[in-house]
Amino acid sequence: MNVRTLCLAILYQADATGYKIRKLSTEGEYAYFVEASFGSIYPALARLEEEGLVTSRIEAQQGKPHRKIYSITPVGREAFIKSLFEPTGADVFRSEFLLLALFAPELPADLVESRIIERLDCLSNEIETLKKHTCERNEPADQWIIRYGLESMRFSHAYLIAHKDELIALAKPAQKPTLAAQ
Amino acid sequence: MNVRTLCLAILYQADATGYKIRKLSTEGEYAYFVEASFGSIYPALARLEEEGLVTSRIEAQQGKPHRKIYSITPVGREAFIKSLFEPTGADVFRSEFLLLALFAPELPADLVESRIIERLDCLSNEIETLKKHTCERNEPADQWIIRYGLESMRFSHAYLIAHKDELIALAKPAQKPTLAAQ
DNA sequence: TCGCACATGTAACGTGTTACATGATTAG
DNA sequence: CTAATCATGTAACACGTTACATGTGCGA
Repeated sequence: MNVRTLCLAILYQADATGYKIRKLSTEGEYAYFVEASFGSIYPALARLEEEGLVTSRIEAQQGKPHRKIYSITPVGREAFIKSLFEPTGADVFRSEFLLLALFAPELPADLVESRIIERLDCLSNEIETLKKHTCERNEPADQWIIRYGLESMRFSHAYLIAHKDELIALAKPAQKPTLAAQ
Repeated sequence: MNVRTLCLAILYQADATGYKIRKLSTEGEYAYFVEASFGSIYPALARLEEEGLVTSRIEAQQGKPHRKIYSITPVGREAFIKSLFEPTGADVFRSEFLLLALFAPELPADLVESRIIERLDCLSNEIETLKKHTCERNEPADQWIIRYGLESMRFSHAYLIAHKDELIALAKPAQKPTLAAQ
């Protein structure tokens, strides 16, 4: 999915600034779609406005910089919903952690172990964030996708806990430089 | 992760042609890392050879076109393992299916249902592919990551089966153009 | 006979990232 | 005082995709 579609999806639900769209795309539920940076969001919004799919108004704030608030137009809504009827791209899962796991036999056990712990921490954090979102968000479809993500992550977390020792056992044992060499 | 690293990872385990690297990256376990196309693999291999991280030899075949078989060099092995010591990038999960799910209330129930079925089929296929790989591959680390992927997909599959009706219920009921309008 | 699997490679193109430029307020 | 948050935007650059060019053998 591309940044254009992400912007339309977010604006479909509520008005937002470019800044806010980026926040939503990096945290919580919208991160399931694309993680976008400013450098792609601002140009995407500008183009969307040119094409009449969104409009913007500027709001001055005391002290803080002005905000450019975007709204979706009826044409934008229609275009977005229409795009959902087109064939869906396949889901993507990519993991550098699994690459490390694949090469565990070539790596010291303490490196493998600390990477597992990092991964576990990361999963815990994402679980906490999503839990917060379940409370805040009221729409039932939002709830459904958040629960889906939440349960998937809980599964990953539990699986890793249960099987981490097997992976560590495959790694090179840490050389104790002191006594009992063999 | 980038295509360079993917090439080194695959060549670390066995010699391969560009064609084969692409196959491995689209099917089975290596798809956890990056899915690369010819247009990125061939230039990456050429650059890797220039830099002395891999070497190639050409093998003629009767009838079929010649094959250019790449091997990793000791320098390449070292560089690859070294890269595994560097901080790991976060795992990525992106789903167009979930975008559709988020907008279920705006979509007809039959569309939502058929997309769920597609997703389920896709998961079943991937599960079958990975099962085959478990039998073929003997290295314990390979087995470990395949099992991780396999169990994650089985979980997703089961979760979807258990909760699909809730999502379909959120969608717009299909209009029966015949009798009993209200 | 049609299309797929094998097999390599280039060129044009699109999309997105990183770094930069700018600047006030607030919490630690 | 320092870092983070809010806030917008551009330019250079990296990376990868798609389409094209080329060609054989095999199975349905």
